[in-house]
Order: sequence, then C-alpha cells, then structure tokens
Amino acid sequence: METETRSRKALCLEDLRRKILTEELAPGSYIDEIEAAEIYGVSRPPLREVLRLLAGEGYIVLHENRGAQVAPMTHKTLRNFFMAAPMIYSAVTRLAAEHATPAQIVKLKECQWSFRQAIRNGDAAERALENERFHSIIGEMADNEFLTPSLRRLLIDHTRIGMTFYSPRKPQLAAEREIAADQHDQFIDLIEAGDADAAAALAVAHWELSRAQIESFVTPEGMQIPLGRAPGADRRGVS
Amino acid sequence: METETRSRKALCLEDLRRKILTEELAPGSYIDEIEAAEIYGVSRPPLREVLRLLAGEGYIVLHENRGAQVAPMTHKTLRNFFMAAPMIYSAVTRLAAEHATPAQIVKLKECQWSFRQAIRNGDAAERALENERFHSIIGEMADNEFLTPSLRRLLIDHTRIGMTFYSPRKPQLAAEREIAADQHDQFIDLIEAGDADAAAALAVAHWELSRAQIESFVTPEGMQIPLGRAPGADRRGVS
DNA sequence: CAGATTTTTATTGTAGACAATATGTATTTT
DNA sequence: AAAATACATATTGTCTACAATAAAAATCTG
Repeated sequence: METETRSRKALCLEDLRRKILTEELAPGSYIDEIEAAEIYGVSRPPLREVLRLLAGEGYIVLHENRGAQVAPMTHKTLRNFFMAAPMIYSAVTRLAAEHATPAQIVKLKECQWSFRQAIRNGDAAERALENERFHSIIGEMADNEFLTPSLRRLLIDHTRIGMTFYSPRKPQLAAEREIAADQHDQFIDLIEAGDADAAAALAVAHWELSRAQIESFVTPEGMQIPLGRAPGADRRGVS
Repeated sequence: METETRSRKALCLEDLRRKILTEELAPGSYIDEIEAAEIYGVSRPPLREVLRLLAGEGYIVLHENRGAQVAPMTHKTLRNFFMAAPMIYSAVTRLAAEHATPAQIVKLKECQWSFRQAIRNGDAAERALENERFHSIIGEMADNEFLTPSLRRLLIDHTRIGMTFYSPRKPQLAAEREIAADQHDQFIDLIEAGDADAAAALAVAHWELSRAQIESFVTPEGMQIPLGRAPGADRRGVS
C-alpha cells in the first residue's frame, strides 16, 4: 500500500484524461464525485484535487456547488478550433525542430511505432490517443511554456472531434490515416534535421488533411456550405 | 458565516493570483500550506484545491510531496516569452475586434478609466494589475477557448516581468506609460469599430513598445547585445 | 575525523465525518 | 386547479485528525 497509494491518484488523473479524450465520458456530462472516488479507490478530497487539476488543463469545467462537467462542445467549438489550430500547430512544430533533444526524438520515434501499431490493430480510441501523444511530445520539444497551454487545449478537442466524427463505414479514411502516418514520419525527419521552416509547413499540411476529414463529416456531401462560414453551425436547427 | 464561507476560498484564489502577479510572492518561492491556510481562514483541503487551480492556470508549479512553488522565471522564460507574445496578442486582439459585445466594450472602457487613475495616483503594482485586467478583458472578447490559455499564461509573466524591471529612477518611463495608455484608447476605438486588421496591427505595436522597455532594462545601456541573441541570457555569468 | 546510517521532525497526502447549499417534490393556500 | 412555499433529499464544500513521505540532524562506525 506504499507505492500504490501515490499512484492511485495519478492513475485516476490519467484515466479520467483518457476517458474524456475518447469520449467514454461524453462532453457536457457531469462527474459524480462519490462514484468516481469509489471507482479509483480514493476518498473525495484527493479526487476533488484531481478534478481541479483537470479543470486547469481544460478537460472539465467546474460549476460552483454544481459539480464538475466534462468540457462541453458547443456550436462555437469547431469554429474557434479551426481559427486557432493552424497557428499554434505550426508555431509549436517550428520551435520543436529548433529545440528537440536526441532523447526526445527517440521518444517520438517510439511513439510513432506505437501509432503505426494502433493503425493496424487498434480501435479508434487507441489510434486517437497515440496520435494525441505524438503531438504532445512535439509540444514538449518546443519547450515553450507560453504556447503549451493552448496546444494542450487544442489536442483535447482535436482528439474528441476525431472520435465524434469517426465512422467505420468510410473506407477512404484508412487511406487518409496512412497519409497522416507518413506525415508523422516526415515530422520526425524534419525535426531531427532541424529544418524549422519545412517542419512548420508540414504542420500546416497535416492540419489541412485533418481539417478536410472533419469537414467531410460536418458538411453533408453534395450540400457544401460556402467556405468562411462556421462548418455545421446551424445543423441542429435544420434537422 | 454563510456568504462568507464561499468567498473565503474565492478571496484566497484572487489574493494569491494578485500576490504572484505583483511578485509579493517571489518567482520560485514555495507556499506553505499551513501558513497560507491560516492567513485566509480556511483549512488545508480547500487551500490545496485552490493551489491545484492555480497550477492549472500556470501561476504555480506543483512538486510531488514537495509543495507548491510559485512559477519560476528561468533564463529561458524571456526568450520563450518574446517568441510567443506577438503571435498570441495579435491573434487574440483580431478576434476581439470581430466578436466583442457592447457589454464587454463598456467593461473595457471602465477598466481603461481605472488604468488611467492608476497611472496618475497608483503604485507600480496597481498599474501592472490594471494593465493585466485590460488585456484579460480583450481575451474574453476574443471568446476563443483555445487561445485564452496561452494568453493567460503570457499575461502572468508579462505582468511579473514588468514588476521585475520596473525602476522609479527612469523618468522616461512615465512618457512611455502615457503612450501605452493612449494605445489602450486606440484598442477600444478599433475594437468598437470592428476593425480587426488595425486592431491586430496595434497589438503588435503595443507589444513592441513593451518589448523595447523590457530590453532597455535587460541589456545595459552602451553595451547592446546583438539582436537575435536571447536578451540577458548570459548576464549571470558576466557580472 | 569523515562518511554512512538511523532517528527525528517538519510537511505533504489522505480519510472519514460534518455542514451548507441546491434541486426536486409534496403540501398547502388562493 | 395552479402557483407558491416549505420540506426532504442528494450533492457539494469543509474541517479535524491521522498516515506517509522526504529532508535534516544526530549518532555511530570505520
């Protein structure tokens, strides 16, 4: 019970992050403190500390006297995400190419190996988590405490959006996943070479691929919404 | 003890933020849980929750079994800050001009009035806090949950850097403060007019003013370090 | 006397019990 | 019958006491 005690809380933190990223905990849903505390075998005070940490990272939103809510995805989320993502991703990737240490590059390569494994054998959640981890490591490489907060926030919803719009019935997605994985290899090469400009450009290209995937789900085929409008902003009212 | 109970924790949160921003709590120093709990009249568990929240916002860093440390400023801080600030500030200001509501503009004008008051009568800490609040409101206007985290992190260290390098012996600073205050008025005008391009450009100009101030303290007069090098990176070794 | 080990002490982490708040329901009154 | 109020219940917030960990000091040994 000595080494286990500390890791119970750490495990709780990790697992809640995972459940939120994979939407096992749905956006907007509420977390019951007593129930969660029992699940992870801790009492309520340490669980509440975990929830505060998650709140700071943007995973959940705290409401005074009304509990902890898994960060909701509103109609503005996609629009805001599309605004911020290319800027932050390219800036972070540029800095990663400039500052990455050999140890970090090794770590990134190992992660890419796991990502390829997940593409072959894993389910959607495993793929999404490995992808999140890959880009988190690039964030570590950038080593800029002022950009990391936004990157982390972006990765949360990027992962969740990927889970939301995932559909096993579209075979073309498999091909696009291969392209994404190849781009990950290019990330590694360019970061290892220290080519900041090319790395930043690749980040934009990688983002465009993801963006196109998302838009193909948000905007119904044959009924494209004009560019510049927030994708899917009015869907609820239409159906 | 009814309305007071809730606000004790909220007050604690606010006051710790203020103490950190004004460097009343020095960067890198540690916070004693028992002492802090006594000061704010709460017990340790709620205080610990406050510390977790502050950790998520980047005010403090938690070390396992070793307490809460006020976010330190290392030799890399200034360099990273200089990298991230112009990008985030201009992006946020652009979005603010596009999305600001009338109520928010009123709030910003009230804040600007307080800021002018602080310039006339206040001390360095009061000026710094009002300035921080002004830019926080612009962050609220941008209404982008993916950019706000980095903005908040930038404002923490921007405020602290301003306190660090403040010197009452340089009279030219008074003139520069007037320019900054005038720029704040321009922010209000451009945001109210919805002129996103001009607002973004002003953000860069405002940043350059602040940057020049900081550099004039970091690099000793008559001994300018060539541009491109991290300002002040080697000062410790030189003295 | 130097180094290592053990003991002590201070601080952090956790648990269980208690208080306060908010929501939902039932009852009462108009 | 509808609305408002009061009550009951469930959930969040807080406190005191206890356990565990890490740093520091003191003792012991080579």
